[in-house]
Amino acid sequence: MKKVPEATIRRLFYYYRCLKNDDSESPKYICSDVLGNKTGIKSTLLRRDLSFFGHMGHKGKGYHKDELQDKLEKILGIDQEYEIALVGAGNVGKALIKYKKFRELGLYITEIFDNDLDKIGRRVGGYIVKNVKYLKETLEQNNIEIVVLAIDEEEIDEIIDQLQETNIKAIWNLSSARLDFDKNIIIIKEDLCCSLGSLIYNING
Amino acid sequence: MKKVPEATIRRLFYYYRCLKNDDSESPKYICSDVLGNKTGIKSTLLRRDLSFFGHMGHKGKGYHKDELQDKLEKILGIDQEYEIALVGAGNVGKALIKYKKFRELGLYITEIFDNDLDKIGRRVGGYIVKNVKYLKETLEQNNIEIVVLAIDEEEIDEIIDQLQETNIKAIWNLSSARLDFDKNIIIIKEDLCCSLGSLIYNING
DNA sequence: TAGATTGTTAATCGATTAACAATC
DNA sequence: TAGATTGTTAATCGATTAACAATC
Repeated sequence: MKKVPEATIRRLFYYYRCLKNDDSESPKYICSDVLGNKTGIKSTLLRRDLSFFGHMGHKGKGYHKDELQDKLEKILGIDQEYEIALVGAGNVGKALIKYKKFRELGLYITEIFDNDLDKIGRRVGGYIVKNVKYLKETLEQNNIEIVVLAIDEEEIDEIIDQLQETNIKAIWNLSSARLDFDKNIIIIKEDLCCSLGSLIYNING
Repeated sequence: MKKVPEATIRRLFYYYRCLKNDDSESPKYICSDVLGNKTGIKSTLLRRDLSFFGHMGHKGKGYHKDELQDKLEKILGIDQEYEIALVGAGNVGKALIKYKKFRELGLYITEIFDNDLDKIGRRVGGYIVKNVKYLKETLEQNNIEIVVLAIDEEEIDEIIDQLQETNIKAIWNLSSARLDFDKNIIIIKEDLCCSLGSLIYNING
């Protein structure tokens, strides 16, 4: 299959979310024009996005809403549940733990780590914060393959060292640290400073 | 000037941050190869990024570190200070208020709004949470031009109505709501669900 | 059949990479 | 001058848009 752009995947989430929030029974079908308008995406781009995954619609009719929602759920992988470990129980970390929308996607943060002795042992969102020195051990014991990093840059080295030796598949990096692994780990970086920062640039431009 | 890609702006932040964190006095110059390696960006792309803004370097020598840092600061607009209003004092909102790195960029959240009576009147990060119904009024009185949205989708309509009538320039949208203004407002959306979600897709791919 | 709408192919647009002339 | 390195131009790659044939 042809490589699917990252941007397409993000838009699939929009389509999915739009269908999920729309609980009207009829009509059963929605056409690319309507779904495009609702999500703010051109209908032609929407059709192209969907066509990466085969014939999703019905010519002359549109897309069967329930069917499309189901298919998107499978494509995106959110028909399953995932256990996630969070490293960093600071302000951002705490917000993520309590973020309900992740759970709607089947994503559960079930382990929390920090290096701050004041935080270790405390309960955050129902889970006890563990000492980060047990990170590798815990990930292995519980077969956790997804890690979220919400730490300060300075702490990154110890964490990279530990993660190198695990079988994790993916890291969602909310820290400003740059990650560089030998192994093939999927990394998505979300840099809040650059994001808000680029807004500032655009204001002055 | 030719339009500068959004991706370039984000990379400028990486260069800037890298220079700022490097407090070694000598050498005074850094070449695109070295700075590229440190930030994980190809030197040729780095040079192209910088060349959007004129001649930033010195042939045969590289880029003068202090000079480049200063120039980037000005280009990015972070040599000034900005007051920002936050709408939504939930978990994400609270994390943003306490996020120190924004302040390093000269970005200060000085007004906080919510519609939850339990939150209104309480103090978060030194500021008292105001009733969202005073949003428009407060923005105008204080000449605030940047708004951060960290709210639930359902609350979006009232907020859009109020913001329509203000002179704000930019919105950083951390909610999953879609914004659609008549006026020309710079909007940057940061969708945490799509971001973590796309990681899930990539795991299964 | 006529109308609606998909899905595909080709054209366009935009961003990155490669090559290299300019020059310190 | 020789070596290093920038900044620009052309080539490539990738994503979006437009056009339209296929078909329900």
